[in-house]
Amino acid sequence: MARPRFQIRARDGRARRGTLVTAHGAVETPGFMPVGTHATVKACTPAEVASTGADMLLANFYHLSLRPGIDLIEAMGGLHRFMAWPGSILTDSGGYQLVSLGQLVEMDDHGVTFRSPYDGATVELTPRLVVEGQRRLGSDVIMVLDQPVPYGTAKELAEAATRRTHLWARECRGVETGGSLLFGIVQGGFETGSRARSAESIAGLGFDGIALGGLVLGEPPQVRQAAIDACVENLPEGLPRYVMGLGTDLDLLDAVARGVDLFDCVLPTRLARTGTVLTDRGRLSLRQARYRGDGRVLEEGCPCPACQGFSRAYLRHLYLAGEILAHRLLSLHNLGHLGRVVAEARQAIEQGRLEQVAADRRQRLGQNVCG
RNA sequence: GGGCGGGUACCGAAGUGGUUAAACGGGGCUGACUGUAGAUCAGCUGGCUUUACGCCUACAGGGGUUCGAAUCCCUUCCCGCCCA
Repeated sequence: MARPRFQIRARDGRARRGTLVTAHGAVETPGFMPVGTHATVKACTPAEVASTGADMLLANFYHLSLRPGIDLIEAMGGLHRFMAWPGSILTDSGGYQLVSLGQLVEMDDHGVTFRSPYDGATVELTPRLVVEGQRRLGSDVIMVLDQPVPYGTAKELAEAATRRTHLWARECRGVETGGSLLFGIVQGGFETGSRARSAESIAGLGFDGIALGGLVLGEPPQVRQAAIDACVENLPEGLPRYVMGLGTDLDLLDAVARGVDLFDCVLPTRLARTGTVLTDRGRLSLRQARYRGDGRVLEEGCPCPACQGFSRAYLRHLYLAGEILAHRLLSLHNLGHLGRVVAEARQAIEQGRLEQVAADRRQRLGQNVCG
């Protein structure tokens, strides 16, 4: 953490075009991280994922600690080697699982007790264990343990979660991370004042980057945008900013314009596995009967493997038949799509025309002519 | 020719006198999906319509019994197994 790992190369309004250097290479920003919770981007090989433009993946410490276990991965030479991904890896701490696994979680200021969704076994995590575990995985970017809270949570509970997140952030900050970067996570619920205070508080702890957590949890767009602004205004210029869990084209471009650099989202891969295709002109659900006899490719001019000679009719058939190839092809198409969105954003920032590019995209999506 | 067992909605399969337009599966259709307990989940799936605890048509075909039948009786047709 001696030298700055994040370099900003160009600006366009509040948007930045930067490079984050990790132990496994450069991560160009704005950047999108495909999600590989279980040390795999479902249905895709590392080379295939890399071909979509991804520099960094997200994996999940909590899930991996349950299966196959941190000891095993460490013994196998670390996470990169284990999953054969040569690029950068950011690991999430398990904070999100406090929300997604709500029924299986108990927590206090000391830490969290999960009941494993796989076998019911009890697992205890503390801020220190979470950071040490991610370090042992060999993660390039370690995320602190935080407590997000869904939209609509009572104010007192949201405040308590934020207070606890700050407490945990300080404990995490005190753990040695070697060559790994350590990112703090802002909470603060959905009120701008609380967000601003949380950002200020986390920013003061000397992390290598700052994540905006606790968003995309049911809040309306305006609330999210205001929350992002409130955070960004209270963060240092020189650190990368990462909105966790954000991933539609427009959401992403909007956040980039507000000064955010990194994103991750399960959407492209999950939508792919449920038959929905992302295109420049909107989503296309291959489950719809209208594509039964559609001989066109998914998207004209798309360079991805799914768009090389396969018809919508065929891909729909593969999907409905539950064929594995559908998952692979549609995942690659969707990841490629998002990869192009961020690549376009990077170029637009360099050219000072992000606003125009975003407006064009908004307009095309607005038409939503996907058929 | 004789005996036995069957024919239920797109398919499979419950139900054997009344809250049955008919359980449950599958299939089909529609929708959801944003730091992945997610190749998952939800709704609909006889027709019509003013989408409504409304009307019509329905449990192989026809005819009966009954206040009331997919369910009981008669009969015809078809399928499977066994005996000649």
